[in-house]
Amino acid sequence: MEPPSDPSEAPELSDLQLSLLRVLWDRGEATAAEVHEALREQDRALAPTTVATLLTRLEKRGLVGHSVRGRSFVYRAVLAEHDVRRSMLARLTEFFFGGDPTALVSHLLGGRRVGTDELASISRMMDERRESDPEDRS
Amino acid sequence: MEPPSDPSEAPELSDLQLSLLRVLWDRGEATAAEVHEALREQDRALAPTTVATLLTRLEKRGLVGHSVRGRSFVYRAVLAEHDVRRSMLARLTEFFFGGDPTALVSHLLGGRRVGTDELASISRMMDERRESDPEDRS
DNA sequence: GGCGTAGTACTACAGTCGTAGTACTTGCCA
DNA sequence: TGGCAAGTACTACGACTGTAGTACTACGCC
Repeated sequence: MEPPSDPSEAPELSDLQLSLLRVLWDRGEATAAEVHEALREQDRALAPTTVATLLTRLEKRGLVGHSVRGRSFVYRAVLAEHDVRRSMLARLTEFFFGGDPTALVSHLLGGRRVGTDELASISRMMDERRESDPEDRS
Repeated sequence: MEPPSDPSEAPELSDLQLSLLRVLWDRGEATAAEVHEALREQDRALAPTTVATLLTRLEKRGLVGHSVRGRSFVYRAVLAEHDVRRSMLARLTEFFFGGDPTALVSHLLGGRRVGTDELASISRMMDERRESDPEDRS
């Protein structure tokens, strides 16, 4: 009986591993050849066998699974992008902002990357949120 | 003449490496023994020599530097927390939110982790920001 | 039915990581 | 002044990563 292996606790993933997962998330599923091609399009040119190796390793780690279609393996991510995103963001928030998402937002606002329209759009989102569950106490 | 080595482009750092940097950032500088002690306090118990090894490696990678005080090396981080934070957040934003920080905020708001007071506090921050530079077009 | 070809499996190899022991150095105390 | 204690340097080692070549397999065409 293994522990439930909390899906919110994603493992450490390298940039390269993440970009493989990215392809699988975007397309739902893909063969090694398709992943290879997708990476090539993103200027991440690797030998086809390299991609195959990486997928095999990810599978060994339980991060992707595959089924067989014709002679090919069709891979899919085991974890939803959703969960990995949430977990990585939580880690980052924890590490850099003492776990306070508000501080993260503040940091974002302090950067040069949020213009006035963005601010407006955020306000709008917050208004909606306030309406949708006015008594949320988390 | 090497390229300016953009400080906004922080390298990939493992959780453990980050936690060493965390100590240096928090204290400004620290000896290997102090880092070791700090990690021990955070339940990251490692042999003292392990910590020394890790610091040496980080130094080899140019991520920390040291000066000598008595018989000890006093380490400091080369990159400011500030810059690493910004760069990691940018990467994450790029990867998960197509580079749109607004989408990140939206994600944060969608999670169960921002209560009404937080919303209020964010509103306040945004108001301040609007006042402080009313014509920002970034 | 033999062979090319697409595709997976196996092997390889240098580099880094996590982890830590052993060896070497030197300042200081008795 | 000799040895301990603190501290760094060197070595080790298994696991994983990035990278890819070679070997094996089998489907489908000629």
